[in-house]
Amino acid sequence: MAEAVIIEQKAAEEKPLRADAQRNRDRLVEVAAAVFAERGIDASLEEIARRAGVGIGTLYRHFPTREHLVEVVYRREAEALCAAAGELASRNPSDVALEEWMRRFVDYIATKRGLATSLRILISTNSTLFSDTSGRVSQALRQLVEAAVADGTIRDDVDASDVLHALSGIYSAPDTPEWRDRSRRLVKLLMDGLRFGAGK
Amino acid sequence: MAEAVIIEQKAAEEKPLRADAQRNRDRLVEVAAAVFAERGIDASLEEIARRAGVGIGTLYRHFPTREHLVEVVYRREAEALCAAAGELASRNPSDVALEEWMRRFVDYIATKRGLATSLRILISTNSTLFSDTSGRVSQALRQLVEAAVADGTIRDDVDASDVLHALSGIYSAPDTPEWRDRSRRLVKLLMDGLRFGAGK
DNA sequence: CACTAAAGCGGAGGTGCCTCCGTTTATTAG
DNA sequence: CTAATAAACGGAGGCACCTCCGCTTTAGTG
Repeated sequence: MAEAVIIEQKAAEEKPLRADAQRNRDRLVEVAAAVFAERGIDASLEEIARRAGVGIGTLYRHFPTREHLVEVVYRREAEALCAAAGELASRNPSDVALEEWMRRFVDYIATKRGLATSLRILISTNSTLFSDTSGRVSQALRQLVEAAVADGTIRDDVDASDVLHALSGIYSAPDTPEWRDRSRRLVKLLMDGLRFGAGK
Repeated sequence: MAEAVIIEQKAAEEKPLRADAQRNRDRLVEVAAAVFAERGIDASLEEIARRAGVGIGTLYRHFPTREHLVEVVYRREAEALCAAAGELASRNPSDVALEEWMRRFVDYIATKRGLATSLRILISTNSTLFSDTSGRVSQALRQLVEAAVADGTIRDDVDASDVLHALSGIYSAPDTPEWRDRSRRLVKLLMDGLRFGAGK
């Protein structure tokens, strides 16, 4: 809760940016969100820099790869999803809360389409993307998984990052018509697997 | 069995290439396999063209994207894996055959590392990559899944392409030390889910 | 063999990616 | 307020991607 304030900054531990740097950084994230929405995930980074009124070098200093930029934009959008986790947990049995949250996750991903492709690369490169303490999505998921493991509604030999990896099949082919149904089935399938070994 | 002969060609239905075109195409695939192995999946396509002694335009005519080229190279390497499917099926209960095959699949992917990243994009773009009749891996998987569904050792509301998507979590982070264990657990988890609703 | 149409070739050129480093600007000390 | 210094800027340049189209080669046909 104490760190809920930090949004537009690298992280709490990092030393604060110079005023102009912080300004440019914020500007870039804002413009990038707009340009990604407008032109798709493959939009030219040079266009983003141009429209943000900074040089391309500045963009790269702040975001060494396209994926880093995408990640920050994505994280922003993920806030809402994460906020739902606590609420769900307080109103449902823990396995149901987890299942329902994953269902929302599917819906959320559906709206983000292209972003997923980029993010998957980050999962490979930086396996702590979702797992580190600054990852809000992972925190939400971990909270739900741990609660469900703790009260024995799902098996205890998996952790949140296992579930996340298992979910990554959902990222596949988010454009096809049957995608939503398939993803729903995947969530059911995964939940059955999770419930299977529950309670020892 | 009748189509087992066709390897170095686009497909059976396509009209045959002109002699020089076929020669160049084969050459490109061969060189690409070598260059990918040597320099990694991000090797310069221009280098591949150069080493194959053709212009870059020729490479792009045959393989409109990098992924198409990767796919062809990958398919070649997949032959061995596929050959194992029939044999496993003939020596084991069908669910065990499926599980064992997936285990080998994991081992296989481990050796291919970078390729997976590229291929995942193709799964999104062309959801029939593994599923169409010319996809050997999918044929092997489908054979195993269908056999297991047919004799009721796994649930009947999934098909091979569901399983394939569920498996795609395995492609994540093939470089990390814990990758193999995680993937093993994923296969177990998936199999438990698959067995859960078996026999109605 | 000669000729032709169709198929294929190849590389110049336009675009985006990313690095490197000389220049500019914010911050801090005096 | 000024000077010193560390931080940040920005765009030129080098490289790879990919398209486009004028030129070359092949496979038929008489």
